[in-house]
Amino acid sequence: MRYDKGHKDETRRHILEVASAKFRESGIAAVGLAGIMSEAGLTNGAFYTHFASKEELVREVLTDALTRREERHKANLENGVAVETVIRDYLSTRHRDHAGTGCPTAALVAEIARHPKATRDAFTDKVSDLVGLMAKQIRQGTPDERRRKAITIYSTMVGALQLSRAVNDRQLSDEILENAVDAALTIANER
Amino acid sequence: MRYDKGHKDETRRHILEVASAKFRESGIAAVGLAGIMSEAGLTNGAFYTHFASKEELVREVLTDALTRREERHKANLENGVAVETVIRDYLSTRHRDHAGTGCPTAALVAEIARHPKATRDAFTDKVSDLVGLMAKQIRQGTPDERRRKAITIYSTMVGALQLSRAVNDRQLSDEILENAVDAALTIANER
DNA sequence: TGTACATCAGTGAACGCGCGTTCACTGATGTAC
DNA sequence: TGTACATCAGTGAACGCGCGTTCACTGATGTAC
Repeated sequence: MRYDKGHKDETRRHILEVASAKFRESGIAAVGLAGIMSEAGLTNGAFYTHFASKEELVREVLTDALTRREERHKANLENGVAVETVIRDYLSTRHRDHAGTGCPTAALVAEIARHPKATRDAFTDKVSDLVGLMAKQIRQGTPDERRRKAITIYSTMVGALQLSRAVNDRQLSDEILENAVDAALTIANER
Repeated sequence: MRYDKGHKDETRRHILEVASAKFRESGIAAVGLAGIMSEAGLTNGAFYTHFASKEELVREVLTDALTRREERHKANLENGVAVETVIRDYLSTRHRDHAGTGCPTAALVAEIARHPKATRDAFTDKVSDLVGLMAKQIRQGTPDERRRKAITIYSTMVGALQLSRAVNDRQLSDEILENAVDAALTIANER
């Protein structure tokens, strides 16, 4: 068969989305290409029509997933959504319990640290952008102080979400999230 | 040959230490048993004289590495080492650049979240203990407030260390660590 | 004292399996003449 | 209008490789008689 114009782009996007969810759920190393392709409704070999290697897929997934989060932050900024809302969403039990649709940083940051330069470059760029956007959302302080606050809040959120996911005790897990919310809100609002 | 009394325990301990460093450096999934055993100066098959499975090794490594950090915290407490020192050590460039000898939580927390219950149980116990010890080290606040501070500081440190490792820009990496130090010290000392 | 057997940490080859990657092929459609 | 060929997303079997795990075996020493 011949395919519609744009069909290949759609397929590529579909593979990207399947891979993105699987990586965030199970980690990059634990997810195989065969599993991604069969979940995308394709066979093994078609993968290389779209990507040069697994590492390229990883890089594209990271860029894509973080760009989407960036766009959400931009929309939040334009719609006047408060940083408090972002913090509460990030540190929600919902986010904790749905890693596959959640923040790629929280799911993959340790693994990214061990990936090649090109992958870490892509990640670094996006994290810088995200921090910049969060800084703009913060109402208190000089631009420099806002940036510092954004970095700290991001670190706290990423660490707390991961700990809350790893810990096998519901009460402690909730406690971690709640304390991180309080701390992040305090940092955001202090003068 | 026959071996000295205690020889087997020593070998086991040696395998544990080699595995512990390799896991923290490269992640659990990326490290193979053959690599661990050859680095320990043994052959493949001897592994199962000491451990029932890779998963059991993971659990023992985690328990062991976190117990050692716990003991260091206890010694700190007895010797009156301030929580400020612990924070500065944790968020140092030295710790960032030597994951193999560093905190197992920062290196492995996301992977642990995807491991079986027994492994997460072992991790949860040790994190609870660590948080309890950190709380005792904090000078300001009621016992309950100290616990809340300890949890938040731990989350911030774990997140910041991981971000500083993943980011491919020395300046941003240092900035992440420095801001986290400031935030953690503020939390520790506020009334 | 000497011989036969038990013990057991470690050896090293082999198991089946899933990994990332390659490649000859398919088949529906578009293009050239 | 009809025929020959080009295009190209996707197929599916195969590649070599390293994984976790198994197992028959080794060989130095301890124990029994």
